[in-house]
Amino acid sequence: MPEIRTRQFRQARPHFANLLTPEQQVHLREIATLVEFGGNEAVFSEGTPAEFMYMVASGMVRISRRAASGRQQVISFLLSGDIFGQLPEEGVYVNSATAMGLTTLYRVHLSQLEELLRHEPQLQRNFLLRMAFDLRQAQKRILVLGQQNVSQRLASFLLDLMEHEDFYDPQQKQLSLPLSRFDLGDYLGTSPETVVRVLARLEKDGLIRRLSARLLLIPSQDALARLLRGRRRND
Amino acid sequence: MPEIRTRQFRQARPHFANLLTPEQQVHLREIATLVEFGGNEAVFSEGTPAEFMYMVASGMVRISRRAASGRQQVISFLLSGDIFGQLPEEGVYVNSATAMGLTTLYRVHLSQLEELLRHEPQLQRNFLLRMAFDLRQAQKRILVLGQQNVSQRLASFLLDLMEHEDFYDPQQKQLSLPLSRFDLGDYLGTSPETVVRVLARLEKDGLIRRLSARLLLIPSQDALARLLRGRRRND
DNA sequence: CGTAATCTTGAGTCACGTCAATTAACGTGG
DNA sequence: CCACGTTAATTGACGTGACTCAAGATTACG
Repeated sequence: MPEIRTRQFRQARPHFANLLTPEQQVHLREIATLVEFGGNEAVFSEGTPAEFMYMVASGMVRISRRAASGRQQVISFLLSGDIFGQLPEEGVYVNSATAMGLTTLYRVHLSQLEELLRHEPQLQRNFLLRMAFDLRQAQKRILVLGQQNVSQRLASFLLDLMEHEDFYDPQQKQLSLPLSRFDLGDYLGTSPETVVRVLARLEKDGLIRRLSARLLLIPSQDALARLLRGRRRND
Repeated sequence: MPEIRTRQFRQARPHFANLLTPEQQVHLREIATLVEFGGNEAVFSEGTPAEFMYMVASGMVRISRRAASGRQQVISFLLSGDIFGQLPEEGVYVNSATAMGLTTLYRVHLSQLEELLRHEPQLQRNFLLRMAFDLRQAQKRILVLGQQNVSQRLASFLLDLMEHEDFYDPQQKQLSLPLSRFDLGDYLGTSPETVVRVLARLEKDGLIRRLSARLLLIPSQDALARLLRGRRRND
């Protein structure tokens, strides 16, 4: 697997990645049905029997898991082309998936998928590459959550989001946040209040400007990235 | 992929998992060479061209990545049967791998591995299952790092370690720690000093007893597990 | 037995979690 | 268009968990 990243994989989409090639998507769609979900509607919940694998057609999906303490951790946010539900444990979903707005999904029976993969080694190989990419993403998150303070985590998230033209307008230097402070907190492993305070501090430091709650102006991407070089504690 | 976990996968080995079936290991060994590493010797470093994939034959390997701040995060510790180096990004290793003691590894050329997988869909499928397992493990770590305080993280680690008979003796209820406070800190996303203090607190609370720096007595697994239900802050 | 590495403890300070209250944004019906 | 209710966002106050620097204590090892 030296050529583990195809050209398609090479795009700078650190976070919200659309990684299946059009060809692969065609294969899948042959056995897929299109289903629709409304805002904040559950696609499936952790602990329930796993029946389907999904691919995002449009919209946004939140993948999360509940901690023993009761609070939930957002594992990732998925966009068009991303797949999920493909790795149940003992036939049970380990995560919950929730549509974050009007969202359409391709849905495939896991048994049919397995059958397809058995007869299409090339597709199976692409799934392997895809899984490898997801694993690297997950490791990046381990790094962020393990080593960075909340300001740095937020900066990392904003920088990831800026790679997506759906959310970032380089002309206006404006970044729109497609999620609530609560979701942001659950993603960064902190509270919504702290998210707000950190946004306020970044604004005071001139790294961002809050045009509204969900719309930021980012004067300099580099300045934001420089935050990541600092230590966790600033004595 | 409804049957994504084989019997082999079902063992309770949350953290240090040996997941390749004997049969798969045989296939790999046909094109593998055995190599040996001494304590604290680098197998490869992040940023260097990726040439090989490895499987641990004996010993222990630390997978880590350096943060922009300079500190390193330990992604995982690998034991016999675990594989690594299989997911370079653009032909370059994204993590560093270090032998933590006398360690023997099976080494396979990535190009040869790719060739083998191309002709052995069954093996490729097992790689896919393996990757899915690793991904779930990584997601568990995201949960731990995102939601738990250091005491809880340490407890989670100890509980994981207790699943391994190499380190835990249920008769004596003794758990041996095969790593330094530094490695432990880098794994838990904290400092070695804090690790020590947390160990001291757990001892004061009767959850563990430090027989020596690297040997713990754990009276009750359940009591330790109950820690995880608490909140991050104990006001 | 000496030197270095590892482990432990201490002191001080900040970052952040939590509870509480206020303000802003948004939709809905009159 | 406005009154109202509901949710999201923000700000305040406060305590504490954990980071950092520093200095001992213990262990490992040649």
